[in-house]
Amino acid sequence: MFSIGQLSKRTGVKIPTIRYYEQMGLINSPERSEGNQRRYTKEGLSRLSFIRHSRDLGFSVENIRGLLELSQHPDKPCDDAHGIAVQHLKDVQDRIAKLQRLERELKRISKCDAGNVADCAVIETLADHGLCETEH
Amino acid sequence: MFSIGQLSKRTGVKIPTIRYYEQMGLINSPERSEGNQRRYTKEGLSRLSFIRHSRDLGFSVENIRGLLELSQHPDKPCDDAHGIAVQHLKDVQDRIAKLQRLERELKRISKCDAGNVADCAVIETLADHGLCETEH
DNA sequence: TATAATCCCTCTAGTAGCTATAGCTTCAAG
DNA sequence: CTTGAAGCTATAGCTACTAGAGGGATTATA
Repeated sequence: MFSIGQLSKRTGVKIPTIRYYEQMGLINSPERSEGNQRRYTKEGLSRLSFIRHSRDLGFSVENIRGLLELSQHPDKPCDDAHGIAVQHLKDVQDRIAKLQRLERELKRISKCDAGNVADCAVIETLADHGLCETEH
Repeated sequence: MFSIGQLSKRTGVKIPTIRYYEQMGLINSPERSEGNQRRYTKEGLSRLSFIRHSRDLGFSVENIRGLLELSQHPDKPCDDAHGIAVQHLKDVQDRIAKLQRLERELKRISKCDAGNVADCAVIETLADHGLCETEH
């Protein structure tokens, strides 16, 4: 049996976040001590680790809900899990592409050696979209 | 003079967002018509374009506040503007690096051809951090 | 056993950057 | 003069937490 603090240390999930996950229904309400404090089992620990790990990989809470549900049914086909993972991979790739366009633009406008704001490439570019080289 | 709807169409910023920016103090409260509707000048238009463009480049509202303030003082040195842009560039590069690590991991776990959840790489990896190949 | 230090409880509100809704008023075209 | 689109304010909701107030529980030490 772990207290919420022990669970937090073992999983790296902060205490208020654990309570938040409980409220959101991602983890079950654990048993309580006589003094009304949460007491977790190993089940709870591994479920929270699953959530933590999924969040690290950037899955949304809603997706994690689906993945957790699936993980409870080992005999089901796993197409859904793939669908979620593949879609998420696409999202990540889109975000990378978008950020790389930003990076190019920011690199360009950061290379300004004017002394004052009147001639500054940063300010000038922000004021006039036409000065941009790429789409974003 | 533009109505809020015309301003919205010209800048691509949605109407509630324009009112939100006003509330946040990013744009000045414009004059009103006799019937209390907002009426914008070309000043307002270009200020909002500046904001829109900065948001497109991913600057935070707080940073935009600083950049706008600077842009009002063309004779000031522009080191601050650079500082903001360079810092933002760094943030973007960090985010790209992080997302690329995720991408690698997601690609790996998406390549699962098991038929059911019990043997599925997606679920298995999420349940056990030890199976990951890279840090994230 | 007493007490202090640490931990935990609930509840509420705040974060960023919007977006949506309800219920009303104003404007512009025919 | 009427009708439909557009605008108004105020409030609440979104994601995924995080922080704080004001208390109770547990544990380690004296």
